[in-house]
Amino acid sequence: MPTRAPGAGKPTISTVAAEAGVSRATVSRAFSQPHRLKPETVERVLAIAQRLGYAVNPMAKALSTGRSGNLAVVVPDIANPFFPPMIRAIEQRADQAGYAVFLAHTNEDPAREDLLLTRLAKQVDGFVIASSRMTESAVRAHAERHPVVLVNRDVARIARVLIDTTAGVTQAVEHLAELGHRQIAYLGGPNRSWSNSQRRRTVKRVGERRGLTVTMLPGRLSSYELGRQAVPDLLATGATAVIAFDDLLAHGILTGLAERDLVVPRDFSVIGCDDVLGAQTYPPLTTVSSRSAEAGTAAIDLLAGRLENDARSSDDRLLLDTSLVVRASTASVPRKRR
Amino acid sequence: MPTRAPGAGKPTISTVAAEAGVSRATVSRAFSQPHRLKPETVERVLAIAQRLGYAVNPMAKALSTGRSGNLAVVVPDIANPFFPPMIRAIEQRADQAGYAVFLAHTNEDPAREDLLLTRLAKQVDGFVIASSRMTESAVRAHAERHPVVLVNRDVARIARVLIDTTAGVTQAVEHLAELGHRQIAYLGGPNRSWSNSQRRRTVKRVGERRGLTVTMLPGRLSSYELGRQAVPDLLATGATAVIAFDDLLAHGILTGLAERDLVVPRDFSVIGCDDVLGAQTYPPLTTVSSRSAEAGTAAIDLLAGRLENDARSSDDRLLLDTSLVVRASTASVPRKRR
DNA sequence: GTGAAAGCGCTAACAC
DNA sequence: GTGTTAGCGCTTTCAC
Repeated sequence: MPTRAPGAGKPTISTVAAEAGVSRATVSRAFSQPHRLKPETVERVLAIAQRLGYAVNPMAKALSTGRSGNLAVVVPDIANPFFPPMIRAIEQRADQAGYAVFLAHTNEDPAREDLLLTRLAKQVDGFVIASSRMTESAVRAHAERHPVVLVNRDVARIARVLIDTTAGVTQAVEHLAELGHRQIAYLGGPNRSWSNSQRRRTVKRVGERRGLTVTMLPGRLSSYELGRQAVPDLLATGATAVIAFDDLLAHGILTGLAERDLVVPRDFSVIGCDDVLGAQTYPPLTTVSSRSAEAGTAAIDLLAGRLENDARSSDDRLLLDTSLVVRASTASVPRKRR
Repeated sequence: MPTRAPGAGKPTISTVAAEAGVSRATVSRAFSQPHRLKPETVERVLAIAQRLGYAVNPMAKALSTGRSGNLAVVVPDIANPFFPPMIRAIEQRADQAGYAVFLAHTNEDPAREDLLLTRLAKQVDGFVIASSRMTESAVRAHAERHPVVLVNRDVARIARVLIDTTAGVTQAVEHLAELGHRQIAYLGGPNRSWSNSQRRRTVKRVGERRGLTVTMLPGRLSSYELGRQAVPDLLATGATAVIAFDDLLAHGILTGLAERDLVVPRDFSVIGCDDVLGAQTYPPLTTVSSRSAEAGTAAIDLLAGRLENDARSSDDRLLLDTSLVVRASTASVPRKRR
């Protein structure tokens, strides 16, 4: 693409330089290192640039500096209500820090996640990977090549922010125990989910400590429909209460129960997780608080800090605490079990 | 940044060229126009590139061609359940067409929308702007400078895909009329929303045609909480049924009504819009179907087509039809009005 | 404090 | 078919 009409395209650094009677280097400096220039020069150049409608071309700048000013967020499912608040927070914080953000949606597919990561790598300065479904070694491989901050995935020696539901889930189990439930169930979430492992483990541990019988129900994913469909299995366990991986699943359970004319919480107690539905279910769901927006903000802070210090790799591990939010979907164990 | 350690960084086109004993142009062609090369050359170059772990640098390519291979989606509020399915569809379709996507969240703020648009402009080949809150002239200004496809915003001479709720809302009003309601209300949505104007207009027109008394309630935004808070005003109108701008608002109304011991649909009928909640409310909401995912896909098709044909501006105007989905939140008018 | 010049990695006339 | 060459728009030594 040699030669181009002179007065044609957008103004470039050269246009401004010519107009201001200075060199292109000076114009460049006026924008990137004003302090190395005489104040009046800066002022004049900037004024002219303004008048000409000039703006730095981020691509050219990126090619030259090796830094794009872009970040990427990777999520398994943007339609899951857990993520939007986090994405929003990430967008906002990244914006404040001067970054634009790419959104990558993996559709819960590890292979796709891997692909998107490598495809985007050349265009961004760093990644926030939320609830990664990749294997630990795949995560490691990417983190070695590019700055990465994980959310809700605990891989040693990679920066991560974890919403720690241990406390909240512990309270949930104890809440149930105190209400007199002796037999409870846990309905699981996505297979490769770190959060799911953590929650399942906690329910098991605390349940045993309190002498409860706890049944683990597998649950490949998180969705309202899956929760609804799990009800027969749930009832078959003989449990009088359930803790679900998240609110979506819990909500589905609420519906499944209602369809069988079981009244919550009179006949059955259900607890969700993440508090994404607020009091919008019927009855309002007892759940474990989450802090997804905070997690997003923290992730960007970690990432941005790391990019500025040009740090190789950080081993930050930020834990965000949770607690039980009691609403109206839990009550004492029914007199006669169903 | 003159000079750099030779064996240092990632392999570039030159590395491959040297290794293959061809010119850089040939390597470039092997990737972008293989048909202009001898098949065996292509094969050899690609093999070597593969072995060296070479991949085209999108930034460099973009700077040279003037096309980034990136698109941007702009939405007012990613946390509104209407958008995620659309964003997901956009991401997916864009990916198929070879584009990566930036996500911009304007937080319902026209000024921010404008800012993000200009900021991203240099990095993307085109925009999908969903439910723009900017003034028509501002929208025009951007559309003149860059390829833009609008979703749910009807500006002449700018490509747009519109989810046309006229049919659905008409059916909603008639449904209510047939159930015997004589006095209804419409709870509005975001001020600058085209969808809101369209729905309000339709309710008014059809209501009058059927001889109903219809009261228009303003509603600055869309949110569960706002719907809940609107209930007192709603009841004060004397209406026996309401059509809300969207499901979120309708859901809030359901709750507000329940809090006043009014049973839906026995004491009051409510209809939502967009069908984003499925049957997840209590009682399941009668609503107007939406087609946000389809809209997203269509928007990308329009945009991609336009970018390929290098068309200046297209005046495509794609309408997506809707219809009423009757569930359980509507019934005959109560005997004695409250 | 400012300019000259080389170069980031790639593409696209234009020649041969 | 393939190489040569001149950029895309910006940053950054190195001089002056």
